[in-house]
Amino acid sequence: MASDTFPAVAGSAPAQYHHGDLPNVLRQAAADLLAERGVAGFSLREVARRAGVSHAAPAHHFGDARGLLTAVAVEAFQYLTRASEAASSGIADPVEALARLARAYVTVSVEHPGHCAIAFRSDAVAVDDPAYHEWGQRAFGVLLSAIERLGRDRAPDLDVEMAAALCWATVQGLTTIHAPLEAMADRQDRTVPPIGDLAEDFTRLLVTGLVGPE
Amino acid sequence: MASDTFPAVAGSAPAQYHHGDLPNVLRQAAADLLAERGVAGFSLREVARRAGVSHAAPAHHFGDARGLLTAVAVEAFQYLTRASEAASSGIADPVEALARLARAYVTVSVEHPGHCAIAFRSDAVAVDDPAYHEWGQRAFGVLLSAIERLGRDRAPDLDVEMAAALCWATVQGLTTIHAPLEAMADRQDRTVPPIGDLAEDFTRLLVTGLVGPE
DNA sequence: GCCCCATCTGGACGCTGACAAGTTGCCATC
DNA sequence: GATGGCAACTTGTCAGCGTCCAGATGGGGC
Repeated sequence: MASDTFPAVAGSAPAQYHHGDLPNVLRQAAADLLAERGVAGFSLREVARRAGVSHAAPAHHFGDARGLLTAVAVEAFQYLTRASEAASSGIADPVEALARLARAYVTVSVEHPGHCAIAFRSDAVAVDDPAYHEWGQRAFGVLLSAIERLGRDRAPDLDVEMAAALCWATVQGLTTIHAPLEAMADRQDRTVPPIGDLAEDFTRLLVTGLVGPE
Repeated sequence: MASDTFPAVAGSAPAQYHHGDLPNVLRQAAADLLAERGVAGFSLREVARRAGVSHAAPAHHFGDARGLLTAVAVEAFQYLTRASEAASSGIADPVEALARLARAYVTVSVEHPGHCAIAFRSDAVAVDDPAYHEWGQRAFGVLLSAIERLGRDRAPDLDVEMAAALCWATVQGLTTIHAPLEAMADRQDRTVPPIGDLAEDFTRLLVTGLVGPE
């Protein structure tokens, strides 16, 4: 079976084994399946089927279902880190940087629904996995440094850790309740603003609460 | 099999069928199991085993696994509604009322971890279930009326719906990320404040952002 | 006293994740 | 250039799962 039957996904390791680039293919298939059917509809065997390999192949690379899901969660944090860094780099105003960070966060959750569906499911993911921890912290770090800049500029005694937790919680909570909120609004012929706009608005409000107006 | 073998849980319907009060017993067993093993470790047959009935009994009352999980989610919103009403009733100051609401929310999520683990899992719950919708709105309504009072007192042009969504998102997000946050802090010998304190602090900050200081 | 029907049981089916044993094919070594 | 080792993958097996179905059970209305 030639390696070009399963072309490596962008940026992945070279295809050098029997199958090609199976770990990446499996991760992608898992993310697709999660996006389609949610965590409840996830199945290792369906992932294997979509990757065109036997049902036991994933175990060889990821140990078990939890291992594969953890790998997807790590990738979620990688996407998040990359998007956050791109969104906030070069933005001088810390408030503007935070607003863009919030928009980037929900954008990732919209563009990678499978990844983000699993990222915080501590019952299905090995939260003590070193890579999970490392990339979670790295994503958090981007937010943290933006808050630090805000503190330096506007409120030297700001509790940076707590403020960052507040921002993360708000935006994460928004991704959780936005769909139910829309469903409720639909029943009453109301509409809910786009999630990206809400994320920015929420963040500007939070900043006002944290360091005062102006 | 005498009905007193399975005493009815507090406030439930009288035991009048073969088994007694099976729907309530099953709901409670499901919530316990969810609290112990999370959504990923949930199993209809284990619930039936704990209730002392055959593996097919739950289907008769709840249709399928989704039906039982939906019933638990509805109960989560009922707890939430009751706790919210108790926490905010009789509190004149709307800011204080909101702070107590936030604390009540996370308290429910701590005291009923099984229920709250499933409440927003739209992949595992029938989110278009009428009861789910009704009780979700009812819980949201308590928050909404507290925000309305805040707007009347302090900011007549406040967007009440959006402000309520912001508060809910923040507190819900807090319940999602508090455990991971604690795990991260542990690795660095830091500590995270109790979730109830954070919920109150966050809410007071949000209020400042929404309607200004004072 | 009888029947009806909601309630619950036990068995069957296809699917699942995990494990064990065997097969394939690359690569280094002799 | 044959050989041995080893990672990658397959095949087979197992218990457990959710759901469907036919049948047993027992309380309430007639």
